[in-house]
Amino acid sequence: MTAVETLTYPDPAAACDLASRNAERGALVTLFGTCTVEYEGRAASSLGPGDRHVMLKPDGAALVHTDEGQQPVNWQPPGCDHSVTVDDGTLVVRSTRSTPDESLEVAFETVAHAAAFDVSDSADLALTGTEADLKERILETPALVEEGFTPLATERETAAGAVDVYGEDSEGRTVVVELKRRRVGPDAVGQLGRYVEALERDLHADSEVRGVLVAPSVTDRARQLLARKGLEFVAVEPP
Amino acid sequence: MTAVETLTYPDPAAACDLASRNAERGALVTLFGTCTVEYEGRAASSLGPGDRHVMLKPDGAALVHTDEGQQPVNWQPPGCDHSVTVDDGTLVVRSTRSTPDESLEVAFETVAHAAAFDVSDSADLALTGTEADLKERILETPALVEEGFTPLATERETAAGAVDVYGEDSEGRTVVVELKRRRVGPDAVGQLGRYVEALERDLHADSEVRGVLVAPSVTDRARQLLARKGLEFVAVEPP
DNA sequence: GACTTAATGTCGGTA
DNA sequence: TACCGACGTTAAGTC
Repeated sequence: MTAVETLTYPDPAAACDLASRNAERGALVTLFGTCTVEYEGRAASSLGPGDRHVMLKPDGAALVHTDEGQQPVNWQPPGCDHSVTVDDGTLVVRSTRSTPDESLEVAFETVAHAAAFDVSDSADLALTGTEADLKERILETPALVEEGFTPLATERETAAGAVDVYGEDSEGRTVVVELKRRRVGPDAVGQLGRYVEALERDLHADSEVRGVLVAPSVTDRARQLLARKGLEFVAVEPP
Repeated sequence: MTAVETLTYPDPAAACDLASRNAERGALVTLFGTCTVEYEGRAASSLGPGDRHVMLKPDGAALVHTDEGQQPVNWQPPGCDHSVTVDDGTLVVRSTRSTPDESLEVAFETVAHAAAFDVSDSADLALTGTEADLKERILETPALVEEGFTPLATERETAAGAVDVYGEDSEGRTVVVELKRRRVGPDAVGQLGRYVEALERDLHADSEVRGVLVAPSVTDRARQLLARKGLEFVAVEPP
């Protein structure tokens, strides 16, 4: 049975005991209450008093959530060291790391709830509909790119990075395929352009290299950019 | 006082009551227990049984967290409709939206803990060290770009998008400045290149346009790309 | 709603 | 560890 330990309206000392003891143990700890948050590292931020939900994960991640937004208002990535203390009667959670030097400090005016959960999770997420799946589809049915297209390699290295699918057309010309699982903008065109240029330099100067962007759709600007650079677009819906 | 309602090891009906009643009220609801998660929308995913922490926010966001990672293993963005029901004796949380059509379903084998929190948070995050701050710094001290640089506009529109800082050098040549708060790779060079090309087309064909990338540092590939495109780099540390 | 870009992006793979 | 690109990226500002 998944073990749970909770306290409602604990005093700072009791909340500190629960949090630090369980975090040490490798449990997932949550705290809810009125707090301020200070962050300093790659950037710096300050957040005045308000009610927030703080989560300390066994892997060293820390998350501070407000009532709004999918993203935490403040956080610390996995690998950080957490400490929970009582300073001058207030509960303070600190999470720090080096490389880069970053620190997060949550100071609780009041703690409304503290909880610790024993988490056991061995399951892996099975995700489909990614770019990797699109690549599989192209390799299975190369004609989706164009009749007579022959894939020769995936992740082929160039001076500009790895090409998604590398192959040749029915006339034997080199074809670079860049895959995107969703509608693309100018950035993807630039990426494809860099691969094409790199291959034109790598291979002989005389060899023509075609660049094909495979995606569900493109924006106007991206289409213009493709035209200007002599690159092509093929619409392929994701699986 | 921030109101809190909690249940430890509730039966499905009690957990459902707490969750649905409080979510309806605009409270932040959390559930912890053994569950499976199914997602379908832009992509699709399936997650076998394991212990997870589920958060339902008043703005319609939903987050499913495992013991690892800063990011939730599954989620739903703000604006979704949540429902909590008991189906065949198991607690099921559903979160859906349209445009795009997406659904998330969390089915609890057992619920170890359920909680609801009244959240009141009016504070705004004060963040410094962003690209906007770097722009301010450049406008205050244009010599950081180069002696004699004169900013003329920010966010100047071009056919390729808005330029961070637009100005001219001591010789009257047009200068496009692209700012990055951190070390940059090839993508930022491509971005700058698009702006320069667009301005060279917009302005007269004879007018030379300089492109300057302002960032703490660049990668090797980015530096080579800059050289090949005739673009420049100026190292500026963030504030 | 679509488009473009920033982000303390995060995350995973690879050299 | 740095680099590079994908991500169900998300979020913000603009049109």
